[in-house]
Amino acid sequence: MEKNEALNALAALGQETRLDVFRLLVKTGKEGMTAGAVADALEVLPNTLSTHLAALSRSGLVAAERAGRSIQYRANLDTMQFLVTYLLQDCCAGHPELCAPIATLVNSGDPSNSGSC
Amino acid sequence: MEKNEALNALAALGQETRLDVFRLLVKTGKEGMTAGAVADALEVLPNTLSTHLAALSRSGLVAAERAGRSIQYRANLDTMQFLVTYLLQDCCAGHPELCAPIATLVNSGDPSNSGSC
DNA sequence: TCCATATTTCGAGAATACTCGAATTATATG
DNA sequence: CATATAATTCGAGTATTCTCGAAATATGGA
Repeated sequence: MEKNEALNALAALGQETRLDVFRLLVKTGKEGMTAGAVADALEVLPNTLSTHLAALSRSGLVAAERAGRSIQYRANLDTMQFLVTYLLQDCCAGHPELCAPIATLVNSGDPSNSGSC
Repeated sequence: MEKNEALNALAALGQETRLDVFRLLVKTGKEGMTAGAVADALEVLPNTLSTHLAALSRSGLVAAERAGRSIQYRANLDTMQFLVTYLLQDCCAGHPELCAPIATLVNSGDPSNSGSC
């Protein structure tokens, strides 16, 4: 059920530490970061962070992969894409004209960036 | 602070009843709905709904206006635009190539819809 | 003014979420 | 095998959120 996936993602991101974690992981790109590195960067206790990473993982916003002793986490942008799409569909449903500014914004901006962001 | 606005909006939408309310209000467009009509439609007690509407209002996702005895609520798409923009910026920050699919999705679709959604 | 309607506010109870210290699991290395 | 490192799981305490019945507020009409 699509709504629940969106709901889980929204709930996961609606918590400051988790939003910070996700933003940090997005910044690091495909390489991602180890759980410990995230904990250090955000100054969160490792066990507390682990709980938040588990929540992000359950909602599909991050993916985990063991690398030696560490576990590497990275943002899953497919889920973010799904979430943004879901939100846009909601906005546009029945009233496309109301959402024009959003599409405009996404389409506009630096021309060199056109087609990507 | 931009992050807190986004955080509030995410937290507001990360709750099933509130997500339902917002989606319903988006569907009704600019006219919106009275609090009572929303309560009836979603089968939520009026006082419970009032709490959720207040939360949505605080986060800027809905606007309220008294109309006689009733209070008319409508979705505030500016805030949704802000939220989607914030999420996209996060995604693209430093790694634009990773977000291309999102922009592509927004740009593509039914040509008759091009420029709006 | 009196009454009905619409909504919100208040107060309390139950459930959920967040955080932390301690213990546990998994992996690597000497 | 023993030890160190990395991360998770467990258990408990606190805080927050959700829901509801009851009471209060605001508006419109007889």
